[in-house]
Amino acid sequence: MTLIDKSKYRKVSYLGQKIRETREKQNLLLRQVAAHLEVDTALMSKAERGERNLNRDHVLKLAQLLKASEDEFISLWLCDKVIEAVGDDPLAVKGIKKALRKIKN
Amino acid sequence: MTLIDKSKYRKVSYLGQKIRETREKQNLLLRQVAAHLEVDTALMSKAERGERNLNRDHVLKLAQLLKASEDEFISLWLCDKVIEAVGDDPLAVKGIKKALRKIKN
DNA sequence: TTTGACTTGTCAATAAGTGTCAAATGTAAT
DNA sequence: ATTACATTTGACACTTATTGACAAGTCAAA
Repeated sequence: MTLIDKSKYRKVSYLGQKIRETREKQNLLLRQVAAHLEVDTALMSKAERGERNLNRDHVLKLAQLLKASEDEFISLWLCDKVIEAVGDDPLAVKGIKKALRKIKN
Repeated sequence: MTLIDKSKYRKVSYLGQKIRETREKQNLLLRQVAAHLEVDTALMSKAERGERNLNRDHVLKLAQLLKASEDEFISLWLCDKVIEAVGDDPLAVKGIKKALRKIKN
């Protein structure tokens, strides 16, 4: 039996990466950003590394604080969700394309 | 305050629709299909109407039983997941496109 | 070695998902 | 109208996932 140690598994988070990048460029501390969202610093740390998800409001507040585009942040957030939804399924691309077609109607 | 009655909310399920369509064309009963998957008929009914999700194995077994394309069923299943992941977010399309781009690398 | 930033693991509480059962509804034939 | 059977519905017990909080850990610079 092959088990995956989920506690150590770290998923990709394009939004997380972007947040960290942006935050560091502005010399803001995790602590400060976390305080602005009124969440624990640990949560912020995990969010930036894709270990925890933020909710929509958090993402919007972050965009404001970091003077970034809300639309970009939200679409990165959705992007992460989509990637998580399809996992590493070999038909992932096919499924996403199908969804895109359907959703456009 | 506006509350959504989740118990009555029915999400779209393109896979569910396809399953029902295919099943009926072959004059199979929910009961029979359910038996083949070794699940309750009620679950099958809900799955076809998008009230419950099937797992990957169920989807594959269904494709076989219904003599349909496994790839098509799986990608419809993923498609449903993607659509669920983005919900009705106004930036859904943008997010999905971004995911598609990222995942292609 | 102390400080400060960040990370990690654990925990309890809550939410969400899963499959099943029994009862309800719908429908077609008798 | 009654029966027979397919499907749907709501409730339920059970499992698994997610959440936010906390304490302890690492790590680098002073």
